[in-house]
Parts: sequence; C-alpha cells; structure tokens
Amino acid sequence: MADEGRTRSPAGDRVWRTACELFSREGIRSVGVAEIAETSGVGKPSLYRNFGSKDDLAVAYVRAQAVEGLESFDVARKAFPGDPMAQLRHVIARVATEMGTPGYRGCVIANTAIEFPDRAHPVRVAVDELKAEYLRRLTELVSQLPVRDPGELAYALQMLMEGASATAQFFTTERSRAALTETTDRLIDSYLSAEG
Amino acid sequence: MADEGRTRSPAGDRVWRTACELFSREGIRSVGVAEIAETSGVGKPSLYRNFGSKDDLAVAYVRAQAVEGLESFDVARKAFPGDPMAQLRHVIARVATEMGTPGYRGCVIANTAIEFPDRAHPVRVAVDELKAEYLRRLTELVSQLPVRDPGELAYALQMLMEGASATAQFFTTERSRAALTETTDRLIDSYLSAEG
DNA sequence: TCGATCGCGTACCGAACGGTACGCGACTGG
DNA sequence: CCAGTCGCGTACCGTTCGGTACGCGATCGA
Repeated sequence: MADEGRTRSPAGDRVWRTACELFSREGIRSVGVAEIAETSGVGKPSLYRNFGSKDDLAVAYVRAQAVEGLESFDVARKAFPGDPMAQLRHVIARVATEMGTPGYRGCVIANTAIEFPDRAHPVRVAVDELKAEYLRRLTELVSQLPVRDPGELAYALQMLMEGASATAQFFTTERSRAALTETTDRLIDSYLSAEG
Repeated sequence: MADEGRTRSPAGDRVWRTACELFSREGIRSVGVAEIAETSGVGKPSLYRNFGSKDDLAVAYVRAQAVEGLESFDVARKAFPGDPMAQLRHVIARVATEMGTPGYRGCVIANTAIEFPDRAHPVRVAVDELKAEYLRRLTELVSQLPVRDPGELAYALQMLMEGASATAQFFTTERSRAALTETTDRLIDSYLSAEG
C-alpha cells in the first residue's frame, strides 16, 4: 500500500485507497473505473486527473504491492547481518505471513501477469520487471549460502513461493503455509548437505 | 483439446477450435465472442446455438484442457502397474513436457481461476472442481509410496507443479522444467529417506 | 471587492461487450 | 413440385467499457 510518497489531492487519495482495495479483492480487469470512482465517492475526472489512465493506476498499484516483498530483503539484511540463512528464512516467512491475510487471493504480481497476457502491455511490462527483480535479489541472497549452484536453488525457492501463493487460493492458506515452510526447509537442507 | 465427444455442427466445430486457440493464446476474458466468431468465419448465432453462452464455452474449454492432466494418472497406472514411484514420475514428467509447448502461458486452470475471481461464477466453480480432483488423484498416488505423511508430500508436489507452471511464463520454460524435475526428486528423496 | 486559478462532479462520448430477432437458402419427405 | 425443417449469417439490441468536454463553486492574491 506504500505509495512512493506521491503528493495527491484528497479525492485522488480516496481513489487510490479504493482502487487498492478493489483491485486486491477482485483483480484489476474485473474492476471498472466507474466502480472505483463511485465507491470512493469522487467523480471519474478526479481519477483521471490524479492518474492518467486506468493502466497507469494499475501500474502504480502493482508496484506498490511489490514494495513489501522487495524490501523484505533489505529488512532481512539489517535484521540478520552476516547471517544469510536467517535472512532467507525471514524472506520466506514474509511470504507465508502474507498468505495468511484474510481473503488472500494469491500473489498480486503473478495474478496481474495472468490478467494481462500481452507482454507489451505497460502493466505486464511492470509485472515482468518486478518478478525479475525479486528473483535477482533472491539469487543474490542464496549465493551467500554454501551451495554449489545457488542460482538453481534460488529458482527452485521462487517456484515454491509462487506455487504456495497459487495453491493457497484453491485449497487452504494453512496447508500452503505449512507446506511452504516444510518444503523450503527440506530443499535447503538437501542443497546444504550435498556440499557444505 | 479433447472435446468429450460432443456432436457438433461444422460451424460449431470451427468455433470450438478457434476458441481453444484464442483462449490458450490470450486468455478467456481478453477474447470476445465477436472475435471468436470472426476468426472462425462463422456468425455469432452459430456460436450461441452450439454453446449456450460464452461462460458455457469457457467451461467446456477449461474442462477439455484439464482432461490430459487428469488422465495422466490413468495412463501412468496402466504403463507402470504396481510401481507408484514410476507412475508419479510420469505424472510430473507430463507437466514438464506440457511446459515445453511453444508459447506456453502457464496452467490454463490456474490462469482461469485468476481471470474469474468470483468463486460463485460457473467458470470458477468448474476450475475449483478440477484443481481439487487433481490433488485428490495425486494424493491417492502418493499414498502408495512408503512415506509417513503422503498428504503433505502430495500437497507439496502440487505446489511445485503449480509454481513451475507459473514461473515458466516469467522466466524460461527450460529453467522451470529443470527446476521442477530436480526439486521434485530431492523432495521425494527427502520424504522417502525419512521413513522407508 | 474583484478576477484568476484550481479542484471538483455532471453529463456525455464512441467503442466494444455479450446476446438476439429475423430472414435467407439449402436440403428432405411426400 | 412443393412444403416443412434445419443450419446459417446480417443486422441489431441494451449495457458497460475507458475516457472527456464543460461548467460550477471555493479559494486566494491584488
């Protein structure tokens, strides 16, 4: 929900909060600009004055949703300096925690990628950048562990987090959370024991 | 693409093939019925005579897409009778193979769930049923392995397949395929060695 | 006090959506 | 030869989509 500190009018602020809530609950394409405007109690032109278009609003939303995940690497580094294993656990735990939010509907970034299949679409471009950035940071972190192929392990961990987020919306968040921590533990053990 | 053997008019047949292709390439919501009709060279009423509505067409599509995955359990059972480990490998390999199809855009069922967030929507209902059925069959299969908690392993495997399908569309199918086989191997080993 | 500026909402736009009324033309049984 | 049926496409329906022209009212500097 962090909004990059953009200065905005009161009406624009209500639009932003409403859009975040509606997008989170129903996805982006399912929500029309008229619905956002009505729900937030402002006219549509106010929406278009503060955000140039629905696409721009969607990009801002998706970027804002990614902030916490990306920053979790910095948070972990500061909380457990010199302990990459603890940092990794923190990053994974953050995903597990997020899955516990009521009405969790899966990773917003991944979902948005599905909603915008055209890779040239500005929203999709932003999504792909964010996913690549996450994998980059994860790989960087895993590289500090004593494993032979950190890139492979990082990719596998990303897959697991992605899968946990996805299954959480089909079955129960509890099972996905439990399976995520359990499986990442086993996998990391497997990579660590192979080459200490 | 198997179509449950429904008998259909020539026009309806062209509609069906076109719809499958367009849905696969661009998703369901991105494709309008007019586009399907025009691309297949038939009028819209032909579409509505053969399929009652776009939703019905989408349900048929999503069911058809799920057939191969669900049948892979039967195929595996016949190919490797009495060898649940080989059967499991076959089921997982099928997912890896599917990920290799050009223009792969992730699991159709999972993607459709994102496109229809409303759990009461008929398309979403069908999707949820199919996912539950897949997990049911997977759990049944894993239960034949000598592991303590087959339900947990099955859930983890489903998570992995889901994650591999999802990451394949962000990064490369090759990495996801490799990571899927590698990670499932390690995970199954981990569960088998714990309690032979 | 007046005039310019600014944020705002009403009312509207063309396009695209899912879905349908209706009439044409080709077969088929008598 | 003809009447009924069946599959089909043209042309249209109302609704909703994202986006905009425009005028109102409050605020603020002179």
